[in-house]
Amino acid sequence: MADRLKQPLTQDRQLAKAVKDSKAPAISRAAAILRLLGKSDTPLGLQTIARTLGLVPSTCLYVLRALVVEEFVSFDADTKRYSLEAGVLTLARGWLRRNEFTDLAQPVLDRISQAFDVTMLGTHIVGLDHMIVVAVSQSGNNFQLSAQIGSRFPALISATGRCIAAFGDHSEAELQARFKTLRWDEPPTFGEWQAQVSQTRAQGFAVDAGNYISGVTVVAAPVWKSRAKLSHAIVAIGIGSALKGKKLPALQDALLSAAQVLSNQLCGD
Amino acid sequence: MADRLKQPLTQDRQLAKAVKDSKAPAISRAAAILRLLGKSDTPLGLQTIARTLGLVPSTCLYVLRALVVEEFVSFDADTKRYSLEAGVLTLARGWLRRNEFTDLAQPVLDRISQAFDVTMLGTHIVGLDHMIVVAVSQSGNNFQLSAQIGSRFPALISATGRCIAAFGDHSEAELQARFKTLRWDEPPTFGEWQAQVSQTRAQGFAVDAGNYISGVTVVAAPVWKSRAKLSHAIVAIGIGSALKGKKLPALQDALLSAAQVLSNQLCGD
DNA sequence: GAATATAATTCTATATATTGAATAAAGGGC
DNA sequence: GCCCTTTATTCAATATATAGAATTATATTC
Repeated sequence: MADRLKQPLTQDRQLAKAVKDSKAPAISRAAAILRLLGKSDTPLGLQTIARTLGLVPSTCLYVLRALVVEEFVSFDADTKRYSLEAGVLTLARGWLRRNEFTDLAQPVLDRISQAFDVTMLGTHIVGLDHMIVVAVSQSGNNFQLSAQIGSRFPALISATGRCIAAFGDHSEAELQARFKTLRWDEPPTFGEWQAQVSQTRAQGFAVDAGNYISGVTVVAAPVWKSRAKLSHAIVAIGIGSALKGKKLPALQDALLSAAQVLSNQLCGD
Repeated sequence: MADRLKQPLTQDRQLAKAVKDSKAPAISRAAAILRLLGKSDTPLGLQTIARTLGLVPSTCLYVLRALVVEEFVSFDADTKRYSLEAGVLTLARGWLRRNEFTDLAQPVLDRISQAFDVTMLGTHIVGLDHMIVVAVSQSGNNFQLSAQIGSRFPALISATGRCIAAFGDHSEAELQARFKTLRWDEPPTFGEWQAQVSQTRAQGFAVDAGNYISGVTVVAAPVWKSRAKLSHAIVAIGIGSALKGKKLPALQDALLSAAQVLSNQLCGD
């Protein structure tokens, strides 16, 4: 119960801040509403939305109506409930259409996922806050995967997080502050994690051996779009027990060289 | 040149109207900006965006900054240019995650596309304005397809348009007004089109034999989520010359029965 | 089926988002 | 390198989006 309250309240405070500082607060409210509707498993009523996000109902109503007009939200006149509308797909298409990384990474991900029977992800790193899955490849049934494009994770979690810490030059204080907020199945101490980050910096790729999800091994290698800032990573996810022996080193090699090839292609032009 | 001016101006006027009527005009502006960035092949500067959409530069700047904070737009500090950010994918994921139609339609589309060697689409019908492609299946290389999810078309175009006209009970005056704005490779007259719409109503599916795109045959069948309002369609697209003889009738049958099965499944619960 | 509770919507005063001009910064030409 | 053009950003007055109360509609309970 305490947990369920915690989430909305943190949300509230962040939203309140964004609304206050912004010269276009309606947009922060709209974004919060869209994200809430995106997370929800069912359509939501005005009151529920307003309460969850700490918005004034009437204001919330005006924002929702504007979003309905723009076809980002659908409104069921019978039940008076709101949900996401297909218009959001059009935006996603616009993004995918001219994203070099997804175009270049997809065949690479496909190849590695088939060769090693692992799930492969391409992630886009957005600041120190989040990474977003922008490409997926799974051996076998690939239906479920495409639905995972768009997933958001905290920046410092799992193997990709160690890459971000290793190659993203952020202050130790900031890293530690954010590290504390992470949720792992088997949390490493900050010291252990720092050692792993150092190793990542030395070897050029990161491994998460069951910390994030018990029994699941994650390998990640960084991809640069410009020398200045780490922007992407490619990630392999496999059952830990299936990556014993020489398989894991081979996968690491494949990932590292693929990441280097991608970096060169992206930096080139 | 006249053509290039025409588009922005119509855009302007619609946007101006939306802004004026709305109690949250910032959201209309934000939506227009996002759509513009989605269409653009390159990142855009503030001035370009403001001019194209008829916005005041300072207002436009504030909206853009809010969108950057929300991770829907990325800002390159060096070039001062804006483009879509991966955050829009997260919204799309939210939509896809709990959309019954895509879940149910995908295997059906896959089956028919393979059986007849055609491209199959699932479309979502948004009022009389647009339809949006929400599921795609192509025989063979299916990489290119996923990028087309999110494509928007005018509601009355091609075979799906005839379905919307046939089963959507809209006034003839409105249909004619919208019909005039359509662009076809080989435009039918309004009379011819009306006859085809009648036939569509009679036989339960629509055919576009090269009108929309020369040499390409499109077949569409309507799918209902509720008895009240036509909400979706499944669409087959193939080379006209490859659909000669008995193949086209067989495809029509397959599409019609698949659409009926889907309608029953969606209405059920 | 009436009564109550809850949700959605309208309305109006006021805090504030928007405007348009003024300023600063960045390119482009020679 | 300097001037000139274009673009981005700040600033202060005012038109207006927002908050909160009042009203209407919709569910829920007995």
